[in-house]
Amino acid sequence: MKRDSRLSGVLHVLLHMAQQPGPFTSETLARAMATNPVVIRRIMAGLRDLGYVGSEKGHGGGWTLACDLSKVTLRDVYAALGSPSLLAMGNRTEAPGCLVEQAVNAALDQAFGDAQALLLSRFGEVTLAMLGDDLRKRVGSRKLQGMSAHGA
Amino acid sequence: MKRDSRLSGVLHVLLHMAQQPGPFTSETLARAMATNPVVIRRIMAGLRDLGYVGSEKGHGGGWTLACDLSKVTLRDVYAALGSPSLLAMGNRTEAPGCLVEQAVNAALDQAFGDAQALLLSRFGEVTLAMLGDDLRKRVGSRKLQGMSAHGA
DNA sequence: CGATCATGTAACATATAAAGTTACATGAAA
DNA sequence: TTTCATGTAACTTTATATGTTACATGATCG
Repeated sequence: MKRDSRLSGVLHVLLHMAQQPGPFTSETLARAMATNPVVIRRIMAGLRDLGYVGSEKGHGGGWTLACDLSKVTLRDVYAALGSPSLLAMGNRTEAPGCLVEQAVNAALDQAFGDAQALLLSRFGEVTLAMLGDDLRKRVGSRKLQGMSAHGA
Repeated sequence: MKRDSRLSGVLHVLLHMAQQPGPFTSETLARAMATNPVVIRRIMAGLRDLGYVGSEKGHGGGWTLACDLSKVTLRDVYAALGSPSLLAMGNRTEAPGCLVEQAVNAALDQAFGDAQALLLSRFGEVTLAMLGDDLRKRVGSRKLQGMSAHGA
């Protein structure tokens, strides 16, 4: 399978939105991410359903942030995407009759479970506000070099 | 992307081989795993190159174990497969000019890196011999119920 | 030596899932 | 009522694992 970059993408969108007042059209956000407006709507749908963002149709419509950035973690955003698979590997057969495969599965599941739990835990420790703070630092140090946030 | 089950598959093969003296043809191993002989050869190629198994052509040929099972870990086997991606998720762009994406990548890379490191560490703690021991326990308890290792 | 067996490998086919695209319906504002 | 923007279905493209066919290579058996 292709590598899933939806979390990366939706975080990019949210952080862009946090930099200035909205609303933002899917068209605008898509241009900023070099992708298609429909892709934006797709990855934002879950966040809208959970109330993290709002969307309005028609003139002056678009997407707006609708949550406290210091309260929403990467784990919340991940869940809003539908909690897609975290690991690229898995067992050949989930409930095998073969004891050999059961032994292999048991060992792998232990390791897989630990890694998934750690990843989710790390996601839970990072809020969108923290990402924003980090971004501000990066902008600050780049300004010292006379470059803009999107500068080459 | 489809879930990668090569590690699961190759461990299954190795553990089957450890249960009785070889050699085993790709044909035989493929039947035990409900797959194709070429798939067996493919996932075993890396292990052969590293000397964990041997292969012989012609009459009486096939695959044989060629390592100390108590010395080879799941991590070694994983490496022999070519160290395929562990995580199903990744960043949209690896080296972005956009500072927003850099901030997102930094946060995600931290979490991804931790999870990968933990997974590799867990793999490194489990030897093939340990899998064999676990299998023997499973066979033992199933025998108490009057069933065979491949029983329904 | 020649037939058979088994691996080695390239080439092609299939399956799955993300990402991108097109088309059109829905609804809000000018 | 025209225009704008989202909502969504359907289709295409791309990437990757898996499965399959075909054939070359080399070893053993007769």
